[in-house]
Amino acid sequence: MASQEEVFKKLVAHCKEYGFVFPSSEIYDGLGAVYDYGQNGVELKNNIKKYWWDSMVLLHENVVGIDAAIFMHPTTWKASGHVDAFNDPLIDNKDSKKRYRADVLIEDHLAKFDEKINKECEKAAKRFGESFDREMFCQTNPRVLENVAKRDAIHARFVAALEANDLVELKQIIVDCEIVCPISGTKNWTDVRQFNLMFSTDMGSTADGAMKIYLRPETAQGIFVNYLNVQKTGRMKVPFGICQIGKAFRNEIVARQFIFRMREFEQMEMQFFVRPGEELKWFEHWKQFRLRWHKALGLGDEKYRFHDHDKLAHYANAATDIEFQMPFGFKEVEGIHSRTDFDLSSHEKYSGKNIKYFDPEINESYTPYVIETSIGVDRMFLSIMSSAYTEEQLEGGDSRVVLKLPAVLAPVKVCVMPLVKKDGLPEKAREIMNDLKFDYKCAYDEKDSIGKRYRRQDAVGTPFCVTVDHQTLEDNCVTIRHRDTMEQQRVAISDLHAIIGAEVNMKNLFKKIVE
RNA sequence: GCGGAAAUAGCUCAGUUGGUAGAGCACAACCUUGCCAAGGUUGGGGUCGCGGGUUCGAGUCCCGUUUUCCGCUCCA
Repeated sequence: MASQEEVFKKLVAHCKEYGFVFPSSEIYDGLGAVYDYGQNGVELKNNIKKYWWDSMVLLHENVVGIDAAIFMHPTTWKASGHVDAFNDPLIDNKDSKKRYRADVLIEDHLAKFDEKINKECEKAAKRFGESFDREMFCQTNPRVLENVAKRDAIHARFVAALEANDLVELKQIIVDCEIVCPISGTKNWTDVRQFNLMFSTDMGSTADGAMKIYLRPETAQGIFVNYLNVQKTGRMKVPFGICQIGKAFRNEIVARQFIFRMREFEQMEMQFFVRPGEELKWFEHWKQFRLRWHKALGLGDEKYRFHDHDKLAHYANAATDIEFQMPFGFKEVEGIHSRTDFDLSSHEKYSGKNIKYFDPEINESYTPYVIETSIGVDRMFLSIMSSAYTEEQLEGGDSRVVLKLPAVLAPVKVCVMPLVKKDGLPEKAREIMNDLKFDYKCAYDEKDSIGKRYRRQDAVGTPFCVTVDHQTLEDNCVTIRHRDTMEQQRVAISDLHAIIGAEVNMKNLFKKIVE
């Protein structure tokens, strides 16, 4: 049995060999953590997007879509918190080669003072028994006072340094506090450096007229800044949702694991606007809906799990991930967050515009709370590919590689092939294909033996192969061969539409996920 | 970003102590067969990741660089 690591390597190789995913600009040695989708990959990816989009927009009358620009006004990212939060100050210990966030090191150090103070209090509490007055004790005990003074002094410098974005001062605080590396125990630090996770560029053609703008690090803000436009022009009533599919960009320090963490990636997001106080109810609702959406693909229910966040981001009051069992472990594919009114309130503040919603049902104005569902297209792609990739041992010592993709997502739905390329069979096959191609992505293959052609289609996950033989010319019947079972059926050409459609029509999955 | 390893044809690899590249598969054409890959013939394709250096001569030795993989780190 191959290790999971080997399976993952094979999957990456398979993706390249069969036109699913190529390294970006490969003829120039590639570009780190950037990938292109090939002729089969783009079909699969488009199908994933369609499955998501239709499940949101078709199945919910109160959910609509938009397509916002990647470029946004720079203040957007001030309001969202990304300008501040995506600028982590990092420092390395030269001995242990470990990297830390400088601010976290200092915060941990500050916490130690509180521990000391607590210990003093506990000791005293034991001594004094019930008559112990903690407040009084803290105000008079010299050891406590000393620690409080030290802590407050450092804290003041720390806050000032963060506000001024003073990296030299942050380093100095670490030096002054004699903070040591938890691993090596030494104080041999590099300078504090900053990594901005947002890509930036200049808009405007002249140097002095240029404005620094960012490539969006998430698609959500395009929805927030448009929420009132959509609400008013679409006559939407809370609760309602806006969804969007689009590219986002993050300058990851370390981007690895194939398309799992890319610098340019695609998100499928919905922001769902609700009455304050009702957010946790809707949070639960969307959690369950989104999980049903995943499970309906039939990749195996046991491969999914929720991972609830203990530590919440600054904007959230509840958050969970849907994790999928990748070859390298359970990994986040989708995040579902209760974002409160953080974003809308922040945009209201920064823009100075009133973006409150008037709720006619309760005659009140309020800033809606937001439930976000955010799924990475590329991660979804990877999770599907990794679960579909199968190496099978067949009877007789044969083996085959087959992509057991959900038929609704398969890049090619059916391959039509003449048993031999003579006696009018190719013409008949073309005729069948020309009829099917209006509904399904079709392939045609007449080269090599029939078995070899079946294997080729297995490798790209084509669910059906239709073979035309001499008898077809007489009875208008063909052989349809099923990818997963390798079983063959003799069916009338006129039945092909119904047989293929039953498997590849998304409607059948949608019926499973609506309540 | 740090440390380790790797890079030769589309893919998997070989290339002996340095003497200007090979195989299998794949691909294209033709012939043959015809329901689960790997028959025959012919053909296309590589300045050995890139840039320097040592040498009469470098795929092979040295340095740098890029990319990938593993570990660390980071991850709204």
